[in-house]
Amino acid sequence: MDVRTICLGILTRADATGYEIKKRVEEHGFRHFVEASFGSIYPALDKLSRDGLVSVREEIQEKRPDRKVYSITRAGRSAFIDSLMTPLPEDRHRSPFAFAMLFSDLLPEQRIAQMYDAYAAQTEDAFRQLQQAKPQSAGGHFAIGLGRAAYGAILDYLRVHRAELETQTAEAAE
Amino acid sequence: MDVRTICLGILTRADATGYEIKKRVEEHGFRHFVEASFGSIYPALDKLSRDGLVSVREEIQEKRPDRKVYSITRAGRSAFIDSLMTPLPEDRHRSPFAFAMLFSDLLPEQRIAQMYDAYAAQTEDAFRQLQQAKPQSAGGHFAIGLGRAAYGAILDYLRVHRAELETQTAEAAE
DNA sequence: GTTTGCATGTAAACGGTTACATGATTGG
DNA sequence: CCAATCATGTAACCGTTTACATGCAAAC
Repeated sequence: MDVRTICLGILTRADATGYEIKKRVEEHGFRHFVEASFGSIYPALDKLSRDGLVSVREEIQEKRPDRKVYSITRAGRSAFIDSLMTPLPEDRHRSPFAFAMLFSDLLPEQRIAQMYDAYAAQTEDAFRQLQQAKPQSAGGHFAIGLGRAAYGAILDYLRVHRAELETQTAEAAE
Repeated sequence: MDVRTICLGILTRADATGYEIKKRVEEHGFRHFVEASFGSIYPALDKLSRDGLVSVREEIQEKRPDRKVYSITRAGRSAFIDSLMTPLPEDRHRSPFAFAMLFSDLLPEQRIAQMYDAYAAQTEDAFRQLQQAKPQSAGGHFAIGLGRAAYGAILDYLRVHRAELETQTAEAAE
């Protein structure tokens, strides 16, 4: 899912500036599924604008920097829907943690425990965020539930195996 | 996890050609955590070789194309371990499917069902592959279990919600 | 008084994908 | 006969990240 499509999607819900789009992408509902940085959002909006898929209006503010508010056009909306009608790219799960675990025999036990704890903490954070998220639409409800199911299962698995790790580390320390 | 590191990791287990590394990456144990194409593997091996982290020997074959077999050097091994000793990049889950679901209200019910089924099929495939995988090391066992836990939970969630989808579609068809 | 929030943008560098080129052998 | 397997590599392109530049206002 490229940044242009992400921008279009967000703009179907409400007008926004590049800055606001970045914030949305970081919110509960989105951050577990997509990502985008300023360096990709601003050029994306520029391109969309040149292609007539969004329109811009500039708002001059007094105590804040001026802002460019983007709205999706009719053409933009149908381009977005079209992109969801053609086959979606496959989901991707890149896991440096799992990869590293494949080589646990090459690393000190202590380092394994460290990686493990860092990963568990991250996953707990993600899970908690999804627990708190209040979905706006039926689709949002579904997507959040899906994320929750996945993270929850991972957390359960980690808890079970953390006990094993601890035993090993304790034995090694004796 | 960049392709150079992935190559080094695979070479800690056995010598291999670029072609073989590609195959390993696609195997059960790896494919759910990392990815790499020929276009990135060959240049990566070239760089590693120039940096002295791997060595090459060329094997001339008669009925097959000649091959370049790479071995990890002592320097390569320690560079690999070093890279696992420094903080790992965070896991990334990009899900065009979940993103699309956030906009289910904009799409025909039929299309939702289609995306849903395609996603379920993919996930089932992934799950089945992990079920069959025979881990070689303790780390492999752990990583495969982790993947299984996640995919299993997703599948359960999908099954429950597929029923709901069906009801809606049936109602819409009446 | 420092950090955070608001706000936009550019340029260089990076890492990677895709498509292409080549070509023999084996299996269905 | 056609597809897949073995095997290496290049080049163009793409999308993105990172760092930089700028600067005021409010909150802590």
